[in-house]
Amino acid sequence: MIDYKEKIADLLGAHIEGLEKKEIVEMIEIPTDEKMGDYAFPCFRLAKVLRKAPPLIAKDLAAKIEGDPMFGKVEQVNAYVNMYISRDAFAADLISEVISDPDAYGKSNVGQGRKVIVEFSSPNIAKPFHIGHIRSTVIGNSIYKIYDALGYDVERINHLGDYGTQFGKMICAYRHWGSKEDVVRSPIKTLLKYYTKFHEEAENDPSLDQEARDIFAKLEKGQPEEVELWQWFRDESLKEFTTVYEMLGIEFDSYAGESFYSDKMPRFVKELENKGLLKKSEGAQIVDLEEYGMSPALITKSDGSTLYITRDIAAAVYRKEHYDFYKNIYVVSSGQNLHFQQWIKILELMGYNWAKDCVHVPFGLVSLEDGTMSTRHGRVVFLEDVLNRAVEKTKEIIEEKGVATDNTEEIAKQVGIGAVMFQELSNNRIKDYVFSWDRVLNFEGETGPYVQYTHARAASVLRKAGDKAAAEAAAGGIDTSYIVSDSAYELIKLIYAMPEVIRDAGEKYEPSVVTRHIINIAQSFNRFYHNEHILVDDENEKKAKLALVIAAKAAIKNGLALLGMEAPERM
RNA sequence: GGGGCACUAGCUCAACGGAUAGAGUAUCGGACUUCGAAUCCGCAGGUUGUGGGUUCGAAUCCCACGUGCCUCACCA
Repeated sequence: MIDYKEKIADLLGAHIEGLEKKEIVEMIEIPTDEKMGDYAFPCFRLAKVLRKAPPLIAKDLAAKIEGDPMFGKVEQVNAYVNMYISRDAFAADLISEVISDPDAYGKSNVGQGRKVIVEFSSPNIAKPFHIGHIRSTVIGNSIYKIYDALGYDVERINHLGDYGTQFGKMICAYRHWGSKEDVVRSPIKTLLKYYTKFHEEAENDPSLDQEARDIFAKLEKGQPEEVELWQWFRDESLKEFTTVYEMLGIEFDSYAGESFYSDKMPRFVKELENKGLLKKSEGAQIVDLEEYGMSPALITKSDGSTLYITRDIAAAVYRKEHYDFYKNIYVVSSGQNLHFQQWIKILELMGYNWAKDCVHVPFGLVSLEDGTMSTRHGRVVFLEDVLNRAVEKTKEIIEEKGVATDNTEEIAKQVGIGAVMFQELSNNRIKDYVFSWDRVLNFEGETGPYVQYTHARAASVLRKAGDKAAAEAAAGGIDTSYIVSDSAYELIKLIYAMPEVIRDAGEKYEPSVVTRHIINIAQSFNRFYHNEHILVDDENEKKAKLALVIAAKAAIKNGLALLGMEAPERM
């Protein structure tokens, strides 16, 4: 496909002294108001060098590039050179590109041969999967899809919270008050009850805390009784998580959680010591980070057992040695910013020059209307309940509209669960938000169902057109003069922008960039659909318009896929 | 108290340092005998938390302040 920014930069570059082509490309903008053209070049910055007023420079440049066949029109407005691409050629280029392989549109191979690790979801074993966990899970999955589409070789790691003193507490509670049958019947609920009970009891009996720490120390030393119980808790919990992952359509390549690194840590404690980074303090071992403006990082506790950050150091080195990653991405709540800053600084101090390739991708907090989520206090919304209610609501709507088919159940899942995921991916990930049933169950306006509906509508047009007409349109060779109206052209431009949008989303680790763009495409398609009749009598006109429908449908479908969503043909 | 993040229309949110700050939603008013109304069109809605600064130009960068959230030693 033609890269217009590149071409324009070449043209302008021939008349501008002292600016690299790259700089020119960066200066080229897409005007906010489309009446100002398809591309614009602001000339303010040239004024100093050329010692001329910006509007005069713009006028000069406009005159010089005006004749190029790429443009339908070039004009100077104040300090800007506004360029209008020749619509015919633009449309022909875009349509033929998409139609040649619709499923591949938006994909690239820039990442070929490079390994990227995305660590995401990472729930704590024996705690329920609540609405707060959806963020890491869905954002991480989308980042995986985006990097995959960019051609990277991506490894998805679920760094399960399956280790630590909490398991000492759980085993302790199980031994005091537990029952095997309860755990088997409802693992997570039961284990959570133990955990809660433990905290209640420990208020009055502090010796329990010590007991729990001792149990964890045994677990870490590999005492068979403790290991067996722990393994059992882990297996049962994972079964429950799997049902949620299946609903979301999310898979992992590895479930190597914290426990996986339990035997790999002595090496790093020693390494830290050898490199003179370790300090004793109050019986514990720390890395002092004061000169970097951070509080000290605790490496081992006074009883010798390890902490979160120690395991993360071990995990990072293991991954570098095992995968030789190009990038190592952690999709973890912004509440852990300090932890990741300390961790990256320690890797740097240890002399690992790949520390810069480790990226913490933080996201904001989810709270409820009555405060922060707290499983212990019963302030919690379970993800499974949210997904189920969204599916139920979708079914109601489908029945109401009378478009039910034999696979209504399947479609309701795709739309209902997709609605929840889409909602999650529509805002900048750093924003905090308050969970609201009204919002998550709203299917109108800028929502997942809206985009899916638009896709289904495009599919419907193609069905109505008939196989023969659709196949002819898909074969190309269309007369693009039929799709250069304002609404058709706007749609074409948005579809054209898709690959760049995906790259941008990848660079920023920000799926919402894709979400917003496919909303724009859907809005633009609906406008086109309302403004113009597609299935007209004129065969050439119909063919051209159907080709645009095929392209728009592909862009939406591929975009939804990057969010981890399905694109049903009817709904 | 130290550090970090956020603050934009009634509400939820957009906006590579660029032109008149845009969407959705809510309210109000329109469009289904038509290719799908989970749609589309229109009206209205703003001192971008406050005050300074940087510059041709600031919601965006810098400083101070305000409000809210996160975080700061044996949880993760």
